[in-house]
Amino acid sequence: MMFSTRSEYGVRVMIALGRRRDEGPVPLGDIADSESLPLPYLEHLIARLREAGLVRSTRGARGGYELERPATTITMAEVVSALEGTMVPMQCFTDSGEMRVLCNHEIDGFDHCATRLLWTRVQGGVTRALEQTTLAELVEFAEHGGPPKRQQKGRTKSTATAIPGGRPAMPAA
Amino acid sequence: MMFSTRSEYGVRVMIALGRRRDEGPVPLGDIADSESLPLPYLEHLIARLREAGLVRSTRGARGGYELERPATTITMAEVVSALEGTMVPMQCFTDSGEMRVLCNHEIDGFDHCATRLLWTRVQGGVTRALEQTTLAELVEFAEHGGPPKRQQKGRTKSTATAIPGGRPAMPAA
DNA sequence: TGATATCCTGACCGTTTAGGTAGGGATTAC
DNA sequence: GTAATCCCTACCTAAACGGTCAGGATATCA
Repeated sequence: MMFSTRSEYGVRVMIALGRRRDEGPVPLGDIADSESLPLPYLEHLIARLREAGLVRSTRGARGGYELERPATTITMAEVVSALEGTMVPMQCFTDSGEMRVLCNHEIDGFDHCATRLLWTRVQGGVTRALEQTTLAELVEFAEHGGPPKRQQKGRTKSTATAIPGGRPAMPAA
Repeated sequence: MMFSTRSEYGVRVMIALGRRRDEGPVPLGDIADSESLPLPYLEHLIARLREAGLVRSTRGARGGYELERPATTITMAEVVSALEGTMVPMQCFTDSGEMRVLCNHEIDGFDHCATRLLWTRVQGGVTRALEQTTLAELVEFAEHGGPPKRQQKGRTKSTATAIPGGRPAMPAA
């Protein structure tokens, strides 16, 4: 089970734009450079973000991209969903919340679809985590190493970036 | 973001075995028939379940598979993990809890890895859902349409499985 | 003993997707 | 007009997924 790096790259682009708010349009080439990601590929990804209404583009020289809305109002659910397309854990799920085919149990009418119970729970866990994480929070974390509007400042070294050995205690969703 | 149907199939096999506990070894062909899944493919999947110590096999005529442990002690985290291999949402995560490379931010030493904060939360959501769902629960749900050991028999509204145009429950043959 | 049922394993294969590249067109600032 | 930038279409390669096939190993039973 994995997200593709599309999401990783796309989220990084969003964070980069969030860090450079108030600068006007930021050329995508700048972000590609600073993040060491291939520009042509980022162009594809940011197209999805633009179509989803998350970023605004300005064409021509001195053009670039900016966040369409304040970072506090952008959730990772929107971002990842724009990048990955459908966000369901199993094919027999549909976006509408209704189910279609492919759940053999229910098609046959024999059983309750027990696996659907499982995947629904999983999807709930993912969705909750993504919805409760805002872009503003990630931007703040990237800049200062702590969550915004919360008290835990000061221990920037010991949290997520602590690599050796210890499992870093990350605030959960 | 999606799990592969490997997990769907594998979980179904586990549920089928759970429903036929006390029968001795169940031939995989039986399960393939009743679930309408290709036997050769299931053989590959159940090999993973066996290697993970979740099912026990008996070879030869009258052989088959049974659960290695009581269904109450088997979590979906074990099952899905055995089937999917690694259960991390992004490549720069490792199973050990340690991180390796590929988090450019941290490699470069510039920033706190903000995306890691996000993926950790997502992984937490998935893991929690998978760990809190036992095979026994799914077996019970498949058989009677409700959670085990809880009072809400006959009405599963509280779980996310309430399907608008849901089919009437039919007892298994 | 032999036939049969079943598990087990490795190799193969077609399709899809991910990740990335290439080229060129459209738009704007200067 | 030129350079910078967004934008779009097409293409490519490698890997994974879902699945099949062939055959061997092991056990039951007649």
